[in-house]
Amino acid sequence: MTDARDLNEREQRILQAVVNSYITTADPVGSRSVVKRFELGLSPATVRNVMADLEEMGFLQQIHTSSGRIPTDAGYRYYVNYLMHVQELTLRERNRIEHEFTEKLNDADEVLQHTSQLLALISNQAGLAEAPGDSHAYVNRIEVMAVGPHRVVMLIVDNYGRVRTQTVNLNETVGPEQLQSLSQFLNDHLYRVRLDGLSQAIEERLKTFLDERRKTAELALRLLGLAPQHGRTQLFLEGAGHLFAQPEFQGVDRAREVFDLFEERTVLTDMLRNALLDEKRISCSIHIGRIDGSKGLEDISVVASPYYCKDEPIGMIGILGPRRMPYSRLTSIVDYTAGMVSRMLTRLAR
Amino acid sequence: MTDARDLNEREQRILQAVVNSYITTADPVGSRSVVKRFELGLSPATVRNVMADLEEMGFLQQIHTSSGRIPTDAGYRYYVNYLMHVQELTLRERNRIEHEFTEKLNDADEVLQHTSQLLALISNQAGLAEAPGDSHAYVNRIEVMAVGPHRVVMLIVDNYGRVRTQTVNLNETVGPEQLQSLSQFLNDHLYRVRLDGLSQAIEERLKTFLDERRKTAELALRLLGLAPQHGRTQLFLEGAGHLFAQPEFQGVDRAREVFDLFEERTVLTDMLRNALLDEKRISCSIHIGRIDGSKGLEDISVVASPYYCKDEPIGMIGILGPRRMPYSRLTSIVDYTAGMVSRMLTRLAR
DNA sequence: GTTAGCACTCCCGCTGGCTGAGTGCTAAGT
DNA sequence: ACTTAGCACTCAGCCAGCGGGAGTGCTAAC
Repeated sequence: MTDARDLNEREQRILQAVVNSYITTADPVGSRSVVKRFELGLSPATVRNVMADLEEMGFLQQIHTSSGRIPTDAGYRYYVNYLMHVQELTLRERNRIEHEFTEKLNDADEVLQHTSQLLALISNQAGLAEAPGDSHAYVNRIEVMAVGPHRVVMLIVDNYGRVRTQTVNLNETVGPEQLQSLSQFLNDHLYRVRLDGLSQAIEERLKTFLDERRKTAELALRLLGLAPQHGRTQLFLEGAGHLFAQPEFQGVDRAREVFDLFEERTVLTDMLRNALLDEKRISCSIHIGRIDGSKGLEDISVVASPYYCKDEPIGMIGILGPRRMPYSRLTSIVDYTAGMVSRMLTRLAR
Repeated sequence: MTDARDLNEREQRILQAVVNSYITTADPVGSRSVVKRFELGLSPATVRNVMADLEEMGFLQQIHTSSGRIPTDAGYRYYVNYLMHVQELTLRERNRIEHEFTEKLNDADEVLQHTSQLLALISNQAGLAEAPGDSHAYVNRIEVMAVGPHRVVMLIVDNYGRVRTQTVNLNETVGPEQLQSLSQFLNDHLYRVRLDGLSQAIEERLKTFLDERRKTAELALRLLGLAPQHGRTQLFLEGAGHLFAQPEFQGVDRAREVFDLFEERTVLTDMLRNALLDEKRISCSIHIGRIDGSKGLEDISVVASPYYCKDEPIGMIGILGPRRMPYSRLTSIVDYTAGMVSRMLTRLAR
């Protein structure tokens, strides 16, 4: 793996200059413009030599001979890992983020939806936020009520305050006392059970019940078979339009690729999941370039950070944009926001 | 207003030929290609003369001198009103649509979401479906239950089987017997009340209550103040991607306009609402060209049809695509599907 | 009233020259 | 040994000019 020692100071400064310049202008950057924009005390010719070296090492690339250079994935990676000095948020910005979270937000889904909007707004990129998945959510309360002769509504409240309902049509009529005992039964046996293991939990206990209880348990199992299980975790995506304003997605073909990516959310959730598994450290993980399992889309990057509930990581939030992004700002935004989300959720979930 | 009598038969046949040709190829159509594709027994020169007349009357236009003609809005309108012979659905297609609706669909939202998907799939355009608005929905059942010391969930089931929930944080603790009486109270007074008039209904009766009942009523009012009122009716939109495949939206600027339109759903709902008000007849209404209140988007058309519940029109479904659309097929699809939706909803709502 | 013929218009794609930004290389300077 | 100035070279982007092709309008003949 490339290490910080692989580049001497001059090379580092020039790589940094190139990345910074390219991030703001989106134009390939040449030796002359580097010495003009950044005062390096060097001549264009020297810079050219260094840039040629950097290209040989795989940090820069030319789109064609005799055009300026642009960073490669490795170039961005090096920049992010060693060169970038994180740009702290101003007090103003911090206040703004905090202000957004003082609003009435009743459950985790609302918090995360709001988060994705906030990230999009504040970064001018696309905001991503993954809701806590069923493997991190527990039943807090479960209730069944009749809404018609053959119709019941099952309602599940999880530990993040989220309410899910599922209406079920039954063939037989279920009396009120039967419902009563069903609700009682469900609450007794499913309290604090993980949302993705409801059916299983009932099933396991099913054989231990006899007669009366057994009938109730069987009914419960049937209901849960129809329960609202999001197999995939829900992903909130906001501000997708910002991407299409970027010059790299002006071409129709590119734009379509991005559009398709947004339609097919599984690619994004998988990517976030991997990021969550990979990165053990607290801070941002940055994904640069092509997302696995997607065609094209080489110039998409994601800055993502996990959020926690009671010190356990339960999901990711992030910002998605062109590879050419102001990482130094975005990492701060994402980290800070993830902190806020963690606090909100920890408060919500008791 | 233009009437069928304004065009003689030859003019009608040529207009029809031009529209048909343009709909399939998206290329401006010239006199020669008309006589080749459609056997009119006329020479190109004659056709040219007629086309010049049609242009003068405002049914055709040239994108530049000496290019073929394309239909104007008026041209499409004339075609749709007088020339188009509705293309009946094949048995296969009808079966397919019916098959789609045999699935388990528990409430109106599911029906209409499914409808928008179906329309998109079957037409290769974008499918639209508006959920029944609050002004057409009634309370079937309303329930309040505690989920925490200071937290209650209010659950409203409407006559279309839809379940809405709203969690509310209260400052004081509410006892179980108080909740019981609250639920009782709400059901007693709000059964069959329109969803957009809940607060008002309580408010009106508030003054007639005394003491005990009054306290309950006030609590109810506070809860309803926080109730989930979709101000706007919900709009399901599916298959937006199909539009971007059409040649007329290849340009980046055009594509963005469409994208923005989809983001800002109010424009679409307003448009459907107008269509619902305008058209008194049973069948499809067809909207051609620019949508009010939107910039650009001159070449968007919508084929829409109302759906009914117990003979009352309560919403619209439709197909959105480029102005150049195979209307003769789409009208059948939309009409037939609207019929299915009406049946489904009438069955659901009892 | 219809048609053939003809001149005309205009888009579109192709080519070629020009410019400007940028590079690599070499030779001279420190 | 490194740095720098100079120079030749490359290549995208732009503009102009040039047919070719599709289509039109008009006129004269049928």
